[in-house]
Amino acid sequence: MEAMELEKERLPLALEPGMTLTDAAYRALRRDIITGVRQPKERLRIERLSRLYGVGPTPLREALQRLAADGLVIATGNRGFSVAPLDMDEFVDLNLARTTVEVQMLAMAIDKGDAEWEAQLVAAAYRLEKLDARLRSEDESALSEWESANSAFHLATVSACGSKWLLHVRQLLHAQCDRYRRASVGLKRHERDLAAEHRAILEAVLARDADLAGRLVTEHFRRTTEQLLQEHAKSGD
Amino acid sequence: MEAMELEKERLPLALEPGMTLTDAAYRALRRDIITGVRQPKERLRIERLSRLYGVGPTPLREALQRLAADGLVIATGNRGFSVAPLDMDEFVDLNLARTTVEVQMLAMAIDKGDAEWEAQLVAAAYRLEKLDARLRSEDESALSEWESANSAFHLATVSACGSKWLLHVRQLLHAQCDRYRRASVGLKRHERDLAAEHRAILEAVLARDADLAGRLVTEHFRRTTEQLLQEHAKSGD
DNA sequence: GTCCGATATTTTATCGAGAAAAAGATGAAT
DNA sequence: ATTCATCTTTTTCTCGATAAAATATCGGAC
Repeated sequence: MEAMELEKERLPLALEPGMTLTDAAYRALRRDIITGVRQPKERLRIERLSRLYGVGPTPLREALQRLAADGLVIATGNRGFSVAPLDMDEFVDLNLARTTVEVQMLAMAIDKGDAEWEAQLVAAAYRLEKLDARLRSEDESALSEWESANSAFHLATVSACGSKWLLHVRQLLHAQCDRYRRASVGLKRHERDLAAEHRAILEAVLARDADLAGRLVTEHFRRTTEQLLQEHAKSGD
Repeated sequence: MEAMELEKERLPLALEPGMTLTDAAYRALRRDIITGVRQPKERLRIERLSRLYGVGPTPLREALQRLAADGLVIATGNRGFSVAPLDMDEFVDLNLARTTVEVQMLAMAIDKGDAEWEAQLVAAAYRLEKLDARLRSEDESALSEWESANSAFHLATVSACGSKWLLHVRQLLHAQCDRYRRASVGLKRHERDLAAEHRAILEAVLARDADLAGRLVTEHFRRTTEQLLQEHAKSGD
């Protein structure tokens, strides 16, 4: 039984001006890990990746080191790299962490946000609502767009917090959470009215009610987590 | 005027078993950046670092990529690496971020911490107190030890929070703060009774009073920040 | 004297090959 | 049959050199 790997996905690694191959490899790998193209615990052998992405070993290793710092890749000394495993206990504390951070940022954004922020937020909410409608009418092609719009909406709520570092930490945590979420098979959205939850959050934020907004977001995240954990428990045994 | 760089600090880069040169370079560089040996905005040319640390270009570049992910190094495409600059605005939001995280972790630790955690915490507090006494009696040699003990004490307070990710994020933020703190020349400890502040925090934590402990830590951090900002304003103009 | 464009130099990024380490295979001894 | 040691193979890690990009230098035009 030989290796059945007929993976010909030679991605061109779109590199914009002033961009190094390391950056391109980092982005491509990061995307593939988060979306699940590179599966958890998968060994990332340099030579193989070199063929797949069409990049030499050096840029790849540098990209992998950065991903290791992000916690998306595990680097074991003299034993190479592998995609970080998925662990439900870790998922729980990941959600606790991101919720804490998100609520605090939300309060700061509500305190400091100006009219332009409100405008951006309303725009993001509008885009999300539109995509939600398309999804309700069985247009499955909009799913990945909806994912982006969802992320963009939540980011918009906290974007005015005024702290570069909290935004960075948030992005770190959300990247991990995204990976867990996408790894989940079902994602049965139908049992929830996500649009209503988002609308409620938007209202609370625009009303500058930090306390209510914080509680709504906490509940919003908690439900997603709960759902994914239940699903995993079922498939687990 | 030729280059007056007579820097012969050829550190042996102590590498333990199962440790790659990349790891060693990462640790050494990280330490040197945080302690201020490598100054803010300093350009990190590969060849020069190669001579200084006695490592080839490849492990160095990998280490620099990891440090870039940590935010200690700025990587500019095709223009190399440099130590991240110090900016007082950034310092403010950094402190806001770390305080938020710390207070939340403290509450979680107080909720979940067991007897063993208490024991470790008391031990850390004791070590810190001893070093504080040595520092009061003009024993300046204990300063770096005190720094470690101080970090260890605060880490001990939150170590039982039960979240690997919050601990990771915390370490990220504290590394940055440490850099700012060490870059400060004065560090005039004499105008503050740090030992008393630490004792108060310890008491509140052992009494499982999360609210009080949170307020004390917030104030503790705020004073340090305030002090450093004032000092900078004076030296600034 | 200043501005602009072409050349030369430095610095960075990348590749390919060699050294080191780990994993796997073979075979003898118990 | 199992264990241990040695050898082979694979994979990772590291180095030196080349290619590409950016910076600096120089000379001419205005």
